[in-house]
Amino acid sequence: MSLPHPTTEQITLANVLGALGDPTRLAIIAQLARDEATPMRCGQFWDLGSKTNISYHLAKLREAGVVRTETVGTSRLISLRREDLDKLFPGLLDSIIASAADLPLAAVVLED
Amino acid sequence: MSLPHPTTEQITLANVLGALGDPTRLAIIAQLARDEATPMRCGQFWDLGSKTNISYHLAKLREAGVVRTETVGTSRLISLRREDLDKLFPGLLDSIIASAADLPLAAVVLED
DNA sequence: TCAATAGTTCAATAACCTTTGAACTAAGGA
DNA sequence: TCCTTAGTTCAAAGGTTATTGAACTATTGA
Repeated sequence: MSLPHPTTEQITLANVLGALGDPTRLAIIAQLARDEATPMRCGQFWDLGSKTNISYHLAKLREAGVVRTETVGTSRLISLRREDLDKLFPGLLDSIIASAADLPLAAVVLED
Repeated sequence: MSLPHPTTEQITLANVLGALGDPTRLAIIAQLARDEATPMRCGQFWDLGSKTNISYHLAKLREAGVVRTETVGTSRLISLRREDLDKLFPGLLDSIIASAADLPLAAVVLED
């Protein structure tokens, strides 16, 4: 069960922006940004779409270098690649997170 | 010959990021950013692709609200929607432009 | 008026994206 | 060992994107 990640040098601006150009994936990173110190499990995003669908979107984010996915037991722990992104594209992640926090879909995970 | 632009309120983060998630379009905005006070003509981007192709990419940027296109005689004058974008997504455009300036494709227009 | 210039629109094609359910794998607990 | 939990992978369908050349429109200058 391999989870391929791009190296820092393999991350491109076009790929990162392309990956974030989707409401579901913006909602995912908005959630991750709420507490960056604590990685989240896949299951915590199931309000945003089906199990399969979330798996697909998380793979997109991982392949673009936006998130890192670690395997822990039967779970995956997902976190922002904050250091890599800040180094490559200073200020980008912060400005996106600030704007994404207000998005309607970002509220879905918090509801209940 | 209508050139529809979204209003400020119609511009979404996902659409803007999606529009910028492409090397050709990043190169276009990198060029526009080199001298924001001076709008550019379509023809100045023909090094980046065919006439038809550039027309397509410029339409994408316009529809996402990233650029404004004005008709002047038989030309189009294209400029960044700096004020709208800065108001909606503070810091976003600057961080993207700073990173896009170093991109290989951005150099193509300057060559000769 | 006629031709050149600047750019758009159309149709076609190939490639990629999104979404789904069903089948799969791998770890942990009873 | 067997079942449950957590998530991935597969195949299929339908939609969108990117690219091209040919045909088109609109403005300008001769």
